[in-house]
Amino acid sequence: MAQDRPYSALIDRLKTAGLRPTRQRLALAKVLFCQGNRHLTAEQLHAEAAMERVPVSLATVYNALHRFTGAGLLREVVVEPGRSYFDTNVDDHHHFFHEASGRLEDIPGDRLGLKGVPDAPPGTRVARVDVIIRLSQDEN
Amino acid sequence: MAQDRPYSALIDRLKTAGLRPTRQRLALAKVLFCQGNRHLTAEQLHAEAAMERVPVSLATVYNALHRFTGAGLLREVVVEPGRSYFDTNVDDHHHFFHEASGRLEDIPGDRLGLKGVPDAPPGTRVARVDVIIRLSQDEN
DNA sequence: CAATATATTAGAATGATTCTAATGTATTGT
DNA sequence: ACAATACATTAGAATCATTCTAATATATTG
Ligand SMILES: [Mn+2]
Ligand SMILES: [Mn+2]
Ligand SMILES: [Zn+2]
Ligand SMILES: [Zn+2]
Repeated sequence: MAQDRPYSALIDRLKTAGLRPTRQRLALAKVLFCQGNRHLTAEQLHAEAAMERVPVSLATVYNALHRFTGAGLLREVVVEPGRSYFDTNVDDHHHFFHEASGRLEDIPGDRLGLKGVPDAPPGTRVARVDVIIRLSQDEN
Repeated sequence: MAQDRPYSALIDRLKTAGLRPTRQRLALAKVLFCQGNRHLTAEQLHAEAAMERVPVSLATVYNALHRFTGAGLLREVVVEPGRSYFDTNVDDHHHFFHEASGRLEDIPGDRLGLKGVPDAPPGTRVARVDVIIRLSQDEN
């Protein structure tokens, strides 16, 4: 998976999405897309980019996350008030939310089925269906 | 449903929940529980209480909402970053979220079935399952 | 290499929520 | 009814995630 010129694939990915491949976006894309599926907050991504020795401003992190999301490279997941996760898995899937740790865990889309989803009310269409299974510590 | 001494039922409800029936809590409970099922933000509840001519501080609104939630009289629903709804329907049910208006609409729990819900990972238990069907404007 | 469009940034601003610590009120026991 | 006590309310400050502003820098195009 890791290549000799590890950036050329990422550059293409950004270009294809209509995004200029800037130094900052490449560093963020590397953190996001080269370590398997991840669920990250803006702050976490900002911290990881800093550790990669590419200091990116927090404003740029937010800009990039929103542009990546608009381009379909990411998906935003809201599970707690005042905190957004960005999900590198854009396939149809659902989530466990570990309340104790604040961690999200994927549930593949085909493992969980919905029966009897009502029709969208007139004038609307279903943009997305989110299923969140909230887990708390088992006190036994 | 509306009684001559409309507060006595609410007072009992608060007492049973282990909450002191103060003037402020009664006013908030009246707005919350005497108009059918509702999905309200703290700000909305604050505004409605003010219109009922019971000026309640915003801090008290938050305190009350959290205590009511802890007592099982309310349920908190998170659909958008930076905004919490409090739901007076504490039965098992799910939601349409109208992205255009920010409105939540109930889906009765028995109308929508989940198939193949995975077991909770070891050491955890399912605290709740939230299904949110996000609706956007149908552009036709 | 210029001209242009787009991106980055520091820092201020915003908006929801929480905190602090002073004051007020409900409850309990007598 | 009356203290004594526990708990609730409040204004205002503080916090935290996020967004905005407007100046500067960089990528793209011709
Ligand atoms: Mn965070
Ligand atoms: Mn609001
Ligand atoms: Zn995911
Ligand atoms: Zn509801």
